[in-house]
Amino acid sequence: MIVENVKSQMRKGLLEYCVLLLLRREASYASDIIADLKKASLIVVEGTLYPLLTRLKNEGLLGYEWRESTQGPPRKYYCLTEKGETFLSDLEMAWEQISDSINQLRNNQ
Amino acid sequence: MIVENVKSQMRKGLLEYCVLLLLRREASYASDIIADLKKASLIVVEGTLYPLLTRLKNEGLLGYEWRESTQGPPRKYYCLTEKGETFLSDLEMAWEQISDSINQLRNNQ
DNA sequence: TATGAGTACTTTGCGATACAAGATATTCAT
DNA sequence: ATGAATATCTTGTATCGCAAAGTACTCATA
Repeated sequence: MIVENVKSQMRKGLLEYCVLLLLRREASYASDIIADLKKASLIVVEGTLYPLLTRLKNEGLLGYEWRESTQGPPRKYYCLTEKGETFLSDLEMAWEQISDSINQLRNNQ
Repeated sequence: MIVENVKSQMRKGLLEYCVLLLLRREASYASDIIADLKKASLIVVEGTLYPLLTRLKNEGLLGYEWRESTQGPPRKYYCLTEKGETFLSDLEMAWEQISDSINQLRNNQ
């Protein structure tokens, strides 16, 4: 068993939350999102992010618009919908509960 | 998309960490582990926990011994191995890094 | 000595999703 | 034209939480 594998598992479910957090701040496109996550020490690859964005869009949590780039092909900028903001609020609570639970277990030695 | 579904995803990878945390404190068997996790507001069911314990045992992170019960069939008490303790230390770091990352994203508005 | 309740462990099948790897498309400089 | 850089999308694999069903042990009681 490899620690990297477990870290990957930990990211599951949390990634969705992180992406929504980023998009609440401002509309953004895939490469920027990956860069922002990397800044926060969260490694994500394209093959993970693109399907995730499509999933969230299909659920009505994200919308998008094409914007021309000064260099390269046009970019798909995603942004939170109203439904997405509500959902993010739910995730905030879920995160707080889970991180509280874990800290409780950590201190319970 | 349902919040429960996402919370279930969040538990992935974290559950392993939580179970190891509990077993570092003292040897325990499945029903007790489930009860302890429930105390920390982490819902887990048997169908999740038993395969997880078997996985960790097969990886050499856990050992176990049978103990008679005063009521009912014997119980399988799991405990951390030396390898398990090392692994748990790695998970501690992984958790701190990920929760730091998320808190960083949350405050970055 | 059956029988049923309670407790404990195990297995099977399904759905969700991170990731690697590769494919496709657009733009621009040379 | 052509190739490099930038973007998006798709396919296949492995992992894991969970529901549900199955197996097995113990003990009280009829």
